[in-house]
Amino acid sequence: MTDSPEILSRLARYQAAAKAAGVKLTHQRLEIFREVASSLEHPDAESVFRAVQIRLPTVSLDTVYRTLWLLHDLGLVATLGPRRGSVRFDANLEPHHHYVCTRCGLARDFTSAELDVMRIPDAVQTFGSIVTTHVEVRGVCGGCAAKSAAAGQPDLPPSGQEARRET
Amino acid sequence: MTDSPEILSRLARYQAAAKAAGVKLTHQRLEIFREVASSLEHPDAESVFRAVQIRLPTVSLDTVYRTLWLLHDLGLVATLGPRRGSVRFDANLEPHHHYVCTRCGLARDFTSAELDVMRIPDAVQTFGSIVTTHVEVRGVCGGCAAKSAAAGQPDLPPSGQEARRET
DNA sequence: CCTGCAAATAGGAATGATTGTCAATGACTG
DNA sequence: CAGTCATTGACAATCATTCCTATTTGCAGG
Repeated sequence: MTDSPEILSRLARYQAAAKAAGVKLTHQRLEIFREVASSLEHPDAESVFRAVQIRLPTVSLDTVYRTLWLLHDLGLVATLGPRRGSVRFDANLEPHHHYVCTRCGLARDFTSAELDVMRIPDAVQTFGSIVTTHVEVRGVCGGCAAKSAAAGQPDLPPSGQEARRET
Repeated sequence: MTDSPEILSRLARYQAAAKAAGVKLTHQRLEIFREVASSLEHPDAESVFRAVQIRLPTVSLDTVYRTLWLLHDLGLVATLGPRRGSVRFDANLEPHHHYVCTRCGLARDFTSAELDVMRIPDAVQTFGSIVTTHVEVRGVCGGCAAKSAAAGQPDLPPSGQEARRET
């Protein structure tokens, strides 16, 4: 709520990008933008919904979802963790890291002696105990890239309504 | 399906741990163990279910879930990505990393010049393009640790049925 | 300032993933 | 070999998310 310059800058960027994308700047979108821009904790749709609801009692959760994904598709927010969907299990107990395709969800392990010894800043300890540490690399896997090439568009970062649904 | 020594070793570990934990080694559990132990891709419950169904046409998806979480609670498998639940959005576009509490889902950003320049093994490129790279640190946050201390047990890694449900 | 239309919204139903409930079944102990 | 309790399967329930659709609204022109 204390509008720092960082937050105002984000908000301005959201509005500019929305305008540039030719989408309408509705009251509900502006409120959702404000909420997301000022979030420090990484909120889920429900949280944003509850917060926005205070000022705009009639917003629908659906609109919050659509606006959040709009920001995502415009490249203005990211999602925490790989593609949602279902919980996935990892039988590999050795230290390792993950490559995850943001299109199809393909996940592969890789190892790196260098990364295994990475030093985590002391400040992190103030958040809590550290149990595991690993690197998550995201990208578009070979299979999905081939599919994109076969279709029309080349290898762009996932955006647009259709890019969201896959597992 | 080609039972490598690694896989056989995992399987043996699962059975030993299950026995040690005093849970029964049922036919369905053994099949699910086998399936998980031999998985290279990180499967979700559905995938394991479909695979096990071939040999055991009557298994229920419920049993697969229960067994998967059993393995998880015994510390024999991990989950990919932070605690499931809902998609969470991140308005921070600067390079940064995440600390995530495995109990309550609290997520915090941290930065590290050292980690920002980490080198990803070339082999990863064979999986596909690399769009983002960041470190995910998991642990138990201060708040949850305090709660645990207040209750009975001290600061153990999340295990047991109750440790799963929170957001 | 008024009008029309495509885009956007509210709501509620639908979907997919996951978990809870409970009676029947089966794995081990004595 | 029988009894007991964990385990299972079927199904209902829940949660997050998306779909559908009638209604409303932002905004370009007149």
